[in-house]
Amino acid sequence: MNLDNSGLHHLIATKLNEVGQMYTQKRRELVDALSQAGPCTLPELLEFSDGIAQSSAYRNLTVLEEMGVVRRLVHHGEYGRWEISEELTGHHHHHLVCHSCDVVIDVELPTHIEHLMDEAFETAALGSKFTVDRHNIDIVGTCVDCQETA
Amino acid sequence: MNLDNSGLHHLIATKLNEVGQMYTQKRRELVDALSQAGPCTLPELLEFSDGIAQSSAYRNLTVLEEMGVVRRLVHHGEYGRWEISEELTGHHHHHLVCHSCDVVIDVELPTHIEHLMDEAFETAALGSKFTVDRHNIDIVGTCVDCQETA
DNA sequence: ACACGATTAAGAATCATTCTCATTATGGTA
DNA sequence: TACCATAATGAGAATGATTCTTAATCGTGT
Repeated sequence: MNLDNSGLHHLIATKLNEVGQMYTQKRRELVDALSQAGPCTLPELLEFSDGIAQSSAYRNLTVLEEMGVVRRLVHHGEYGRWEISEELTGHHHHHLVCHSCDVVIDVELPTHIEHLMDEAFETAALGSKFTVDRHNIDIVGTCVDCQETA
Repeated sequence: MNLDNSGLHHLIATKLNEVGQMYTQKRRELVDALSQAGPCTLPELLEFSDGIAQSSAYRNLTVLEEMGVVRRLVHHGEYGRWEISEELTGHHHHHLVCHSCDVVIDVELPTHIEHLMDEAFETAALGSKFTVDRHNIDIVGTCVDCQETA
């Protein structure tokens, strides 16, 4: 729990207060785990957190998602993954996804590449008259551990 | 069923024969539906196909996926989606995803953008020592129908 | 026609996620 | 401090997409 996190906690506490929700110890622990470990599955979160019930973890994550505090990722692994929302971290990023062990790691791309992509995506969406809100990029490959194992 | 499809069917029939699998009418129907309609959910495929059982559809899609004929997409909707693999269509593409109705539409990006992205992704993966195999891009927004409904 | 292996379909089983509900904790108020 | 209304928790049941099981059927080669 560093300075970044106390700022994060304060932001979230305010956000929740505004709608009459509590920022409880359990919810804090979930946020701390995600903040430190990056995108986590539910079993991973249960290990980090101290004795939170599975149903409570799912419910709290859903609440935090509705508040825009966390975001749910969905890939091919058996579990979904959760991460702190970009809105709160302020860091637009994408994901390295290992197709062997399903681990997910954050990466940021250079700003000029993001600009080029945004333009290209807008243009590509024109043909189907889509309104573009955001983009998700998965860079799929093999993580270090799985490379060594193989 | 156009010229493209007969070529496609022939390719797949050969592929399956090589491992002693049959390219049955049911499997053909699945491929035709995907080929015509783009990424489909299982319920959508059941409508297209003439009386195939749910369990057979799932099993056949799994078999076809193992053969590299189709690919399974996973987004936030309740159902997974299936599409003909790029290896067979020869068209590298990405997806417009409507976050309102979960529909998925194919889009292609200019080659020079793909090159720029590939370079950027390789560079980004270096830091985590990831080996990059491919990338998936979802351009998330609102489809025409949902824009009109709102 | 026969035999063997592959395919099919109905329904049971799996399992991540969501829901229910009784209990417990919290914050505001006087 | 005592009370109350409201929110949070946890245990377990329920949901539902997907997978598995099994017995019957189909195709292909001989």
